[in-house]
Amino acid sequence: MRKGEETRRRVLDEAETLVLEKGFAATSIDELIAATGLTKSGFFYHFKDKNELARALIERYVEADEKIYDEVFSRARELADDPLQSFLVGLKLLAELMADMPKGHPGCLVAVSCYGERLFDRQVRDLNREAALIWRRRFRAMLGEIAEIYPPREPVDLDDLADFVSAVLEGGIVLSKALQEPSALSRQILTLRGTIRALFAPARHHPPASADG
Amino acid sequence: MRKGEETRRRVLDEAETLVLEKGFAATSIDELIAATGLTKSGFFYHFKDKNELARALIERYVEADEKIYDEVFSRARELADDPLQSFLVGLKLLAELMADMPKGHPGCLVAVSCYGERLFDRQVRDLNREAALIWRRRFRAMLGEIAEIYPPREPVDLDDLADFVSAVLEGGIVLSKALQEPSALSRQILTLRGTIRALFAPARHHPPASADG
DNA sequence: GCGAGAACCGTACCGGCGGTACAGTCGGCG
DNA sequence: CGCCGACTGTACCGCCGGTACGGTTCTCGC
Repeated sequence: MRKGEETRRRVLDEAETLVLEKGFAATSIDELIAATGLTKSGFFYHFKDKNELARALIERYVEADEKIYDEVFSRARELADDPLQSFLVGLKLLAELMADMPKGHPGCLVAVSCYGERLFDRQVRDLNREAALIWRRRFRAMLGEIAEIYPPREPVDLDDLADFVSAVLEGGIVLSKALQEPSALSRQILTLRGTIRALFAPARHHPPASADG
Repeated sequence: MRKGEETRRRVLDEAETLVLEKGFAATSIDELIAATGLTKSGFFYHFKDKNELARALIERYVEADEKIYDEVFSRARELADDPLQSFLVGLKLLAELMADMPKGHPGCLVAVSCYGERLFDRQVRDLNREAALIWRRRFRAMLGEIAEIYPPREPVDLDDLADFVSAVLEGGIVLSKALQEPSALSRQILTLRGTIRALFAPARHHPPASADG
């Protein structure tokens, strides 16, 4: 039992790296087992097919992703009481986190799988949907608190705005990959931060140089 | 010469549909030639390998994409003189265009290829980069005109803001696919429109119901 | 109308990959 | 000791991308 989980984890680790590097289809089971020292039979003992590997990969990815967001935004809560300020701080922390990755964000497995091949079955697609809805709920909660205090300058649906945050993150990853500029993602997050501030922050009479926080 | 281009076009048409439906790797040459009535030799007469197919596909896609943007934003120019207003009109037209696709946006080939497999060679990656830079220049030009008249409420880098537009579009596509909600993309575009307005439009003293345009 | 090239067709073949089948092995634990 | 979980080893299948190459048909310019 213990040994099995250990092996499974090692395979998933290797798979995650390779998939984000080269894509799912281009990651062969052969190189996966070569890298982990398993045999083909051993691999299929743990995963009945490549689809199941994908499912496990995404599940694990979404969990880890959630953990990161939890940490970032709870830290932001500690640093600022006001919901708007704390959200802005959270975005800045997130941008810093992304900027600290020298090779850029490795990529979002949800995007890989929902964009990529329909090798993937309904289970995987439902997993993707669930992930997107989790993101929506998270950001929606924070934006709800903000909107209660600061009326938005433009009429916006809060669910859409929550999705907007996810969209910028996903799009930022795509763009930084397309541009081959790892820093693009963190700049997109900061730009998002600016637009959120413009949307909610009360008018400053004559915006001077910068009053960052 | 003429016949060749015709066949090539038919293959590319079929390939584009299938690739956006199932991904590049999951689209086999066999089904491609079955759908077009070609033979394998015929296929490899036109494309020396799958990489070249991908390259041709992306080139064509980016061109068509540019044409659409050209039309939308030149139409927007006709409808409004003010650069900000015309940009907002353009985004609304774009949102309507996306909303009119019953199955949602078929997907962006640039994202497919830059996310996907490193089957793709340097040429393809450079093509992706070029596409992203074209988008940047396009939106940057429009935003530049806007910023000259309307000072942004928050300090923003105009190149980043131009990329922001691309990011929301790319992210919106990813999200609408993940959520399996075709309408998500057009709502994201409208949300972007709201944030752009919040960023540039002069304060309205007490924003009433709506003064859309 | 004729020769040349473009635009294919047919066939055979290769290696890699996902996946199946199934028998055997080895270690730990009750 | 025997069972079970965690594998190994081997053999095999069909699909797929890609190569090689010879033959055929269509088209267009002269």
